[in-house]
Amino acid sequence: MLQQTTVPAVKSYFERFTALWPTVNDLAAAPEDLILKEWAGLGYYARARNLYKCACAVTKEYGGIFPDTEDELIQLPGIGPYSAAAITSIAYNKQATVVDGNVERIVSRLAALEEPLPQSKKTIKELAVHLYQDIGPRASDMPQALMDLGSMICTPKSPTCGLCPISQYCKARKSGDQEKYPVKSKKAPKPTRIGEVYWLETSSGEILVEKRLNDRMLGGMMALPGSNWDNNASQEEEALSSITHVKNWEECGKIKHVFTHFTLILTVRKAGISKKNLILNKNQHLVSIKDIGDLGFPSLYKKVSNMILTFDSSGNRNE
DNA sequence: CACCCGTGGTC
DNA sequence: TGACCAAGGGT
Repeated sequence: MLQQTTVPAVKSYFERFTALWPTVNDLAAAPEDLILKEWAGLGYYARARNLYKCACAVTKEYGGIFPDTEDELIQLPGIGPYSAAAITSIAYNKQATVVDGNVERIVSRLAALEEPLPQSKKTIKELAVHLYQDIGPRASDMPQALMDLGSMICTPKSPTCGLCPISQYCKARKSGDQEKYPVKSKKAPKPTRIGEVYWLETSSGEILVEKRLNDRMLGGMMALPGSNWDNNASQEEEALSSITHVKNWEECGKIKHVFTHFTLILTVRKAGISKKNLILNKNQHLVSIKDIGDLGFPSLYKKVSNMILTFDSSGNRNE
């Protein structure tokens, strides 16, 4: 959960997950859809699918006990170089070179690396090896000490070098230009994509929702139907090919949502539909409007439903 | 290796 | 408001 996500954001999710599924075996026995629902709002949804795959693998191949070597750990779904090293060190108290974003920043500053991230990752790892050598019987303390140093003292902005226990070894500190590091490559400008999203409501107050395909954005998550997001043309016809005779669209406004590598602007439209003429594909179903909050919408679709519900209750409808 | 993948907080 | 950032991993 903590991969690219802050402790405050994770905390309540972690508590709920470990209460629902106290052991790896429990998680492996859970329905994947329920895991995704519980993950809703945390982002990077492939992590949830990988977590489930990982629990299944650990249950089947290791009897529910995580292996204790980096070589075995890194083969598990969702476990990469950082997590494999972190588990080896923190869970098993064995020597491992744990490099997260904090350690990257610390090493970049210690060595005053001019090579930018992410190209410098290899160099950083080679240098970090020395930080983790000959650290005695408490191997698990070093990665946590370094990560805490990075998050509290050697911070991205305004690091408090006066409190840093290793400032005497820091080349960036010596140069007085510590905020310059780590140097980062320029990132590509973030494009804007547009699309449409539909709120389709039956006369008995049910909404058409669908589960998104696994290999797309928000894969596996519940969603509202809509157009594709990847071009400027309205794909209304294609998006609604399974729905006959939708008329009397009401435009409700636009939703802006910023993803990691693009900004999305969705036009929100609503319409009444007749249950009779409805042909649902296998990923779609109707859900009562009062249950819409329990679906496990990712934030994008929460924004949309909040807009619609606010719109309705404020009496601003103009039909 | 470059790109893809969410979200909420901060300055 | 926008850019940056967070206990990265998969393809």
